[in-house]
Amino acid sequence: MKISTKGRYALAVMIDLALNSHGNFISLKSIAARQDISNKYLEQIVAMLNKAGYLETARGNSGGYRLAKAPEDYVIGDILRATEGDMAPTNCFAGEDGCEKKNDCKSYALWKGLDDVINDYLNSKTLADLL
Amino acid sequence: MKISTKGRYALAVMIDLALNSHGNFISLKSIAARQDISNKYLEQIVAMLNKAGYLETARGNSGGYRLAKAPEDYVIGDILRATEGDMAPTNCFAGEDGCEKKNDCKSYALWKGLDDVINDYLNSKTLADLL
DNA sequence: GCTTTTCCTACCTGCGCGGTAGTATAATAA
DNA sequence: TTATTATACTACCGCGCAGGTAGGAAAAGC
Repeated sequence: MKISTKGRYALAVMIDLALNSHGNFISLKSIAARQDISNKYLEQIVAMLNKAGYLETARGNSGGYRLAKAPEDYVIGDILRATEGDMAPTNCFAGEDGCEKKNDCKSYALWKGLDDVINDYLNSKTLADLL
Repeated sequence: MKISTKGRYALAVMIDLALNSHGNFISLKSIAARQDISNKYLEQIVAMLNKAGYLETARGNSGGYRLAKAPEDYVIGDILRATEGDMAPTNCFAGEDGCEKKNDCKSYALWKGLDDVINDYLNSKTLADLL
């Protein structure tokens, strides 16, 4: 039941930007150095955050990334879902109406409750709460 | 952030025993058939539950497994930890005193909070709650 | 046109999940 | 005492995916 490096690194990038950007574009290179993460690997992760519309980018010399919104407007759950995919602890809820056996499955309510508890927590925090 | 089949199958076995055993020994074969899980794979999972002291076993003809305690005495978190290992969402808390950088890590409190929320939930439920 | 950056795609590698297989050991029934 | 039915134990295996590496194209500033 581990969160992968994608989610953790994504959060680290967002925190780094929130603390160091001040409205300016910050190069991935400098973030990678500060966070001690491979530059090239971070490229993939930032690409996901970018596709989700969470960042503004500038190419070329003195380009980089900055936050598209204020830190308090980023829900932690959203950041993690953008990079980790689904946060659900099982696949019981995937698909159209979820698992077809959910009505006679004795475990379903447990997993649903766990899913709720996790999502409620992650949706209750914003990036600003971490600074 | 998925729970593996080990944890899910372990819970299925415990539920199956609680519902079908009534103090008698139940063969893995019949559990595997009811739950539609590979007999051989279940052997490995049940071995973990057995080592944890959660089951009583009888070998040979008409042998099998049964619960060692009443359903309300099994905490769900314990069952999952016995098979999944650690339920923590990150490795921040592993080792002697946890991550050495936890004091200046901006994410630490978030992961700790998530870990607490997950464990509080799983420790608040017993096997009896699922029946 | 040179440098610095993002952007995009392809590739690699180890490991753990999710099993399968075979056999030894124990208990019961005939 | 032998056949049958079960657990117990150990070894093995495929393959998907996490966690990267690598190479270059396009954009922007100097």
